[in-house]
Formats: sequence, C-alpha cells, structure tokens
Amino acid sequence: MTIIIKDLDTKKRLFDSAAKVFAKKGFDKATVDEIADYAGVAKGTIYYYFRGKEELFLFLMEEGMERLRLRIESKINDADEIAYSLGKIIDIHVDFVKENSDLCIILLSEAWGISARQERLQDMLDKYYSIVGKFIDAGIAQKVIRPMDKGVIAASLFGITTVAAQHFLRKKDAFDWDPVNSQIREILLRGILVD
Amino acid sequence: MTIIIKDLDTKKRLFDSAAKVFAKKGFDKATVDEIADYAGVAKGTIYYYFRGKEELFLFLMEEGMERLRLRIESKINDADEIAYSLGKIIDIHVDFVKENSDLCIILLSEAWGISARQERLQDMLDKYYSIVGKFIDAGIAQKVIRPMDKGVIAASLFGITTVAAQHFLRKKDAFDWDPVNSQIREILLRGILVD
Amino acid sequence: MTIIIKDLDTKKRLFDSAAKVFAKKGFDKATVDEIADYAGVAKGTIYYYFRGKEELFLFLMEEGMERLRLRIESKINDADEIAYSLGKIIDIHVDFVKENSDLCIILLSEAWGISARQERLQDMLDKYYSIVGKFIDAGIAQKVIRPMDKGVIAASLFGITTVAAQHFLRKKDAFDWDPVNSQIREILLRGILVD
Amino acid sequence: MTIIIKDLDTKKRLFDSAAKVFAKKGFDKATVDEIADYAGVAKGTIYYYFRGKEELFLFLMEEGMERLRLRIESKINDADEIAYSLGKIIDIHVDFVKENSDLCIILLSEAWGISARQERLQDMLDKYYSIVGKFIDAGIAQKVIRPMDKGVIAASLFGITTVAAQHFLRKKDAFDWDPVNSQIREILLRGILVD
DNA sequence: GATGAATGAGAGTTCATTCAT
DNA sequence: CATGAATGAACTCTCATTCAT
Repeated sequence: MTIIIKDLDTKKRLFDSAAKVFAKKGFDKATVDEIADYAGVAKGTIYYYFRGKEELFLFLMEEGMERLRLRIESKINDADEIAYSLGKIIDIHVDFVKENSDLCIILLSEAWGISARQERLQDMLDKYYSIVGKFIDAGIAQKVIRPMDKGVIAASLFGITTVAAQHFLRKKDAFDWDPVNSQIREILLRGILVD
Repeated sequence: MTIIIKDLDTKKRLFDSAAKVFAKKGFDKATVDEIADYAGVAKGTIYYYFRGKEELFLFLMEEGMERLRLRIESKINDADEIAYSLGKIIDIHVDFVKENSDLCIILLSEAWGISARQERLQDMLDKYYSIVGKFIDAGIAQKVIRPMDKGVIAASLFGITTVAAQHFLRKKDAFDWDPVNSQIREILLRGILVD
Repeated sequence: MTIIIKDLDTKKRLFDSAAKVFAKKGFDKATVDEIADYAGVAKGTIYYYFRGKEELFLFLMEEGMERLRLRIESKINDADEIAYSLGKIIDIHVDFVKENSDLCIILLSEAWGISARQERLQDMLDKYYSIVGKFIDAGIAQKVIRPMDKGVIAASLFGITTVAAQHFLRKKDAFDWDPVNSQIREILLRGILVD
Repeated sequence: MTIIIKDLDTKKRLFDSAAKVFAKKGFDKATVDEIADYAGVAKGTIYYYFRGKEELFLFLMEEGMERLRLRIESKINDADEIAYSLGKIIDIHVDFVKENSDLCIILLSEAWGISARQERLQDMLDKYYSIVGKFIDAGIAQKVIRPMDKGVIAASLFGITTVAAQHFLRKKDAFDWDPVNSQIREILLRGILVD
C-alpha cells in the first residue's frame, strides 16, 4: 500500500515539477537535472519512470489535453442549446488556461514547427479540434452558426482564448478575469453566430 | 565596392538561411553549423557578422516585425474609416503570415515563456499591439468599436490570424486562401464592431 | 527443504542466464537487469546471491575452467602414452569448446588485456597451462615431444583449438566436426612430436 | 601547410592514443576522456575528427588490418616457393604482433562474440583469412601442403601466432624472441606441410 | 529469500564560441 | 573578409548498487 502511494507520489511530483520547468524554460532549455532537483528526487529516478526527457514531455502534454477534453465533455450537455454550449466551452477553455497556465505555455511554445515531436503535438491539437468540431457541425446544421469552414472556427476559438488568456497571464498583478472572459466570449460568439 | 556587395550578399544569404533553419528546427535545435552550411559559408563567418547565435536570431525577429509594421503603416491611411482600416489590417496580417510563414512559425514558437530572450520577443509583441492599438483606440472613441479592453482585442486579432493561418499552412496541398481570409475577417469584425 | 531447492534453483538459473548474456554481450555490455530478466528474478535477487556483477562473472569463469580441468584430469590416465594423452587432450578441448561455446566466447573476449579482472582471468589461463604443461614436461623428458619452450606449446594448443573451433562455430549451418577435430589434432601433433 | 601538418599531427596523436588506451582497457572500459587526455587534446577534438567512439575504434582496427595486409603482400614474392612463403608469413605475423601489440590485444579482445560491431571485426578476420588462404590454396595444389580444410589452417595460423605471441608479451621482462618465432614456425610448418 | 524503487557517479555526445591564419 | 581546427562546458542517459519492506 505504502509502495503504491509512494509510487504515485513520485510520479505526481515529477509531473508537477516537469510542468513547471518546461513552462519556464521550454523543452530544450529545460534540463533533466533541474526537473529532478525541483521534484526532490535523484536524476536517475526520472529514467526509472520515463524512458527519457521526450517521453516525460509527451506524457505531460497528453495528460493535459486529456484533462481539457474530459472537462469539456463532462460539463457539456448534448441536450443544451448550441449557442449556450459554445459559450460554456469558451468559459471552460479560459478557466483551463487560467488554472493550467504552465501546461498551456508549453503547448503554445512547442506545438508549432514541423519536427517529429511536433507532429505528435499537432495530433493533440487535431484531437482538440475534433471535440469542438462536433458542436460547430451541429451549430451549422441547426443554422445557429453561420456556414463557415469548421477549421477556421476551431482554430479561432483556440487561438483567441489561449493567446488572449496568455496575454493577461503575463502581467504578474492579479486582475479581474471576469471581463476578459466575457469579452472573449462576446467576440467569438458575435463573430460566428447568426444574427 | 565589390567588398560591400559581397558583404551584403553574405549577410543576405545568412538571413535567409537562418530564417529557414530556425523555422524548421526552432531556436535551440537549430545549429550554427547548419545555418552556415545552408548559407554556403564557413561557421566562423557567422561570428564575423553577428556577435553570436542569439544576436542573429534577434536580428531576424526584429527585421521581421519591422517589415510587418512597415507594411501596415504604409498601407493604412489615417483618413480612412476605422472599420475599413481594421479590415485591411486583418488582410495584411493574413497575407503576411502566408508570405513569411518561416518567420511566423519562429515567432509563434519562441514568443511564449518567460526567459530573458523571450522578454525581448514580448517587447516585439507589445510593439505590435501598440501599432494596432492606435486604431482600436480610435475606433472605440468613434464608437465604431464596442467599448472593450484594448488588450483583449489586440490579442484576439493576433491570436486568431496567426493560429488560424498556421492551421492551414500545415496542410501541404495548396488551397484557396481567399475564403479563409474573409472568414477570419468576418469573425473578428462582427466580434468587435458595434452593430 | 523447499527453501534449499528453490535456492539451488535460483542460483542455477542465474548461472545459465549469466552465461548466455555475458556470451552474447560481453562483460561490459551485459547488464544486471538483462541477466535478472532472463533468469526470471528481480534485480535485487542477484545481489542476494552474489556480491556484485564482477563476482557473478568470476564465479562463472572459474566454474567453467574447473569443468575443463576436471574433464581432462578424469579422462587422462597417467599410465597412458604421452602421445596418446596429448591427442586426447586436444579432443577433449575441441569438444569442450563445442559444448560450452558461451563460456569460451566469454573467455576469449575477456581474457586479454591487463586490467584488474583480467589478471584473475590470466591466472585461470596459467592454471590451464599448468595442467597441460605437466604432460608436455613429461613428453619432453621422454623424448616424445621435441625440446621446445613449454609456454609456446601450451599457448599453441590453446590458441589453435579455441580460435579454430570458434571459427567454425560462427557458421550457423551445422557441419561435421570430426574432420576439424582430427585436422587440428594432426597439425598440433605433427608440429610438436618427434618424428 | 602548417595546417595540414597540424591536422595530420592531431589525427596521428589520436590514433596512437586510442590504440594505447583501447589496448589497456578494452573498448567499453576505455573512456573518451582518457583517450583525449593521453593525446593532449580536448575531448571535443575527438568528435571533430571522428563521429564517435565507435568510429574511432573501427578506424583503428581497419587501419591495423590494412597494415598487416600491406606488409604481407609487399614482402611476399609470388615466384617464391610456397613453403618458403609460408614461413615468411609466419615471421611477418609474429613480428607484427610484437610491433603492434596494442592493436593485436584489441583485436583479440574485441573480435569474439556476435554483436553488430563484432560482425565488422569478423569481416576483417575474414579478409585476413583470404589473404593467407591464397597461399594455402596454392600450397595444396602444388602438394606442398597436405590436403586439409583451408579454414582450419588459416585459423590455426592466426590463433597460434597471436595467442602465443600474446602469451610472451604479458611478461614485462625483455626476452629473446627468436626462439619463440622459430618454434612457432616449426610447429605450424611441420603440422601442415607434407613430409 | 526476494523484491524493486531509488540512487548518483560517470559515460558519450553536442555545439556555441574562439582565434590563429 | 573569411576560415575551420580546436575547445570545454553542459547536456542526456545508463546502470551497478543499496536498502526498506
């Protein structure tokens, strides 16, 4: 029992530590040493749980994306109106960026480009797009959303929330998220919904 | 004379080579060796023209941002209507992403995070925001744009264009940019303009 | 009782596993993990039975050398003619290489060089030389073997059998050992016996 | 000019240093650090000249084998009698082991086993066998050598010279090589030539 | 008897940078 | 102007060993 707890403990500590360090430094500048230090374990321990730096990173990303997906799917009721659901998705998204800023910074900084790893990150983005895409399709079918390219809409949703949220995250001072949240929602909804 | 021409020549070659390699690999994974190879010069030559890898990179970024700024300022007439100008800015922006995808990929991948260099990139983003911000302020004053936080709008503009443009850039096949362009414009303008 | 049987069992499994892995990878490239995996025990178990990798290895080598020594001494009758005994030694030797190729590969690959462990392996070679040397001395005394340096003869015997046997072992296809065996014997005996 | 000399100088120093260290420690135990130290260059320099430790090692081996091949082919006159040529080959071989003991120790210690690199070393052994094999074929055709398997003879030649020479090399004290040389030759020639 | 999570010293390798030419 | 041999600090990863259970 204790073993399992310790095990989970170590992996959890590694997860948090990696998120922090990767977010602060980016994948390449982050060192395994620093991640280990921050987690309070020996360097070798990381290699006991993960095959290497790359795998630790990917694990982190997939885990994060999964959380976002789970949250969206659990909070959205298929019976709700599309317009309402879309507004809720935006809220969830902004909240997620707010709560998991480390993860989101990493995603933003590493998801572009075209190398091998990035393809796997692109896959995650695609998965995300497909989650959101479902609602967009429904919205268009119900003539709630104007007939536009699904990709443009999904990318806009992702781009506007993360970049804008990021923009405010940079300022150290606490500030009121509510107006940001509602403004982002307003821009997007007005932009895509039929009058 | 010849010397000057050769000089320009070499520096130009280095600029293009660096843009390609940085875009393909990202700052950290790109090596000075590869940039030199690609430019057809010896590694030492880079250090003749730039103080180091970092400076070459920053030179590239600033040059790129300057180009965007220049283009916006030269094509926008202060006498024009705000709504018209904003639409034009979006067009210019999308065109710029399309034409300078290398540069934009770098910007997207290196502009996030908080390390030393990134602060300098953030400064660039801020500079960009301020260019756009001028029009937004004017728009709000003229009650053409709804009263919103300037930052949210600027970030939305940047986020939506780059992420969406990027999204389509990933697909190898040529495709028609016009609808993408107009849809992005539509989303944004509807989102921020008063009815 | 059960405990003792399990004990023997585990040690025996470790012995076989170590022989396989050391032969396949050499001492340095072989990992304790792999040996444990192959034996179907946990890594820690090896340290329960042996002080470490080095000791496991030496145990293996000494065990192997002892087997060869035992076999030679048990099959050779001091009353026999020297020439006959030498021929028999060669046969035994070739058979041993054939039957214990794993062990011999290790011996061949680790016995050279001058590091600490290798000195212990050299001791084994010396012990082997002394076993064979007894017969060589006797042969020279009886004027059956031409008066030559004992070391040259013993090294020749060892070199010719192991290298030649090894040479044929490399070929995957089964082939007839008898002629190889007799040819090796012929070369050596003609080479060292008086006419 | 100076550059070329320095270049050759560095590579030559690396060659000698690598031979010494590999011979003393074996491939795995030898460290790149030690090789660099011994050569009086920085560790990175090795990677300027060779792709890695492995390549440095293979370069060493191939260079060594080539030297032996060259020496045999340059000193052997096809017009000479086979028996005489074979004797000479043995002499050359023993001399070579004597003069290049470092190289030979490495060859003996790394040529056995079955891993990837070893296959490349086996290729070298095969090349060597083919050089010697030419003379053995001729000898058998001329009925100077008794009709035996060519492989057995070549392996015997290689095994007996290297192992025996090695055996004496281990003793630090200088000693007279001539009798060793002639005894090895005698064993082999008597063993394979017709009466 | 046996386990396996955790360790940490030490290895091979990369690469931005320097400098004599 | 331009070179490229040489550097060395810093990095990722390996693995024999320990020890609490």
